[in-house]
Amino acid sequence: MIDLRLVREDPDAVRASQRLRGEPESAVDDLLAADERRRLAVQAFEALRAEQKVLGRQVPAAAGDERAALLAKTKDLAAEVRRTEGVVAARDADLRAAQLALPNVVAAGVPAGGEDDYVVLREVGTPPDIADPRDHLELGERLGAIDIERGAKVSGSRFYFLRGVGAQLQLAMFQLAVAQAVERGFVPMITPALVKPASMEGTGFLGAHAAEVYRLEADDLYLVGTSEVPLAAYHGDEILDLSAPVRYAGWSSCFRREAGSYGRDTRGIIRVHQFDKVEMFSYCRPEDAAAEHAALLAMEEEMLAKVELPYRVIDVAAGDLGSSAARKYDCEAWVPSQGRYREVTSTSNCTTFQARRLGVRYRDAEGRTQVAATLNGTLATTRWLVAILENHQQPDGAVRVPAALRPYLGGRELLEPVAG
RNA sequence: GGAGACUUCGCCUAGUCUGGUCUAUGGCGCCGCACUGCUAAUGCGGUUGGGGUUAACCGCCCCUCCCGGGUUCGAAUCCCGGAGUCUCCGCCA
Repeated sequence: MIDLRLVREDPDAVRASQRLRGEPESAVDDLLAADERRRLAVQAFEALRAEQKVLGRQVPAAAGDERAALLAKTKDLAAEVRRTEGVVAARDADLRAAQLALPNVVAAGVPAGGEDDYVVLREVGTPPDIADPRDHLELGERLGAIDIERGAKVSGSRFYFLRGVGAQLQLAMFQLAVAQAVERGFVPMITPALVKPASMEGTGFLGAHAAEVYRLEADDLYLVGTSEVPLAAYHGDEILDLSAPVRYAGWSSCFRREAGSYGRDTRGIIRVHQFDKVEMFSYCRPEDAAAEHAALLAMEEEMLAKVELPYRVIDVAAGDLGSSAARKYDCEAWVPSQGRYREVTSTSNCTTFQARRLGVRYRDAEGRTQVAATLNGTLATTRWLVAILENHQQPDGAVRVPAALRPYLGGRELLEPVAG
């Protein structure tokens, strides 16, 4: 939810942001108009209400004709108060709708344009030179690590079983991620995967992402697509001490309907309905948000270095940001079987946009309450297994274990194909 | 699944039966000031959050007693619905 004050005071900045995103500038003017209409309604209501209270207080003291006249007057006034109150409620709803229609203002420096207009900030590491690379599914099946067929049998397409060393490899990677997070002062969290509509709504996932979300009709609950949802809602309607950023690392399963992605990434576990993820989430003061964003990106790059993956970092273009983000950096790991980079992490600076709707605040130096900033970033997900298996594959189909993961795999240096 | 109790401005709490100076009591904590050689103690004052008005402040006004409706000139208080917490019973892992 955008800051109304900013829209009032600097509408041109918001219009410029809309242009960068390729979205209509008229949304800004709609919001300004709705704001004006609401304030007029509020003033009308409050004037009547104040009068009603003054007269109401005179009733107990009055008697006889005076009292009767007073009651007649206040009765009329009560009806009028009720009517204007209804107008305020309607104007409030209009204002909120107009406010929700506006995405976050993009940060300075974000590239204009859409999905393909990202800017590559850097490439790190060198893609391995592998002749005829096997893809992750073939490798995973040979290792007895991934079972797609039975995933489909049991649950349908885009489901899978991680088994044997596959399950162990994921656990190893997540433990490495959690260990790194704890070392840096993140509080590890295992979060609910089911949340109430208010939590889903508050984090903005029922807007453009609504079709992506699983809903449990009978219980009016949603399956989260990322632990960003419970971690953001965690401090909803609270006033935090943000003298230093408050940091969490949430481990949860994530569920996505993948509606509209038919035919894309149908092979293997690149795009699935359920996966696991360790997600970083920070609450901080708005003035600290850019630095925090850089810190989250550094955390991601450190993890990628530990699992020894070649990757590049892209600055995502305005049109591809998502409504809450002011800026987003993705890390994309090299996938040998595809000969290209694929997204494995994503870190967003949501500034105050998400926290405003969730009611997450802090006290500034003057003791006033201010809206906090929130940021999130990926520290490890199931999809990383794709890049790990493929980049570390050996000619015989074995897979070398990156050194950092070995302690979590009983010291194993090599995962070898199993018979059958 | 069933029954009951509860939810008040950071925490605890009075007020709810019997609607109106509740413009919400008191304690704790916190902040400021005074006193004191320091600490402590004591005294005085302040301390929910949101919104409107304002260039901003001061001030004034509105809303806020879990949430949403209703009754009434007037609701923390009465009525209806909902959420949450706790206790007990049942069922199940």
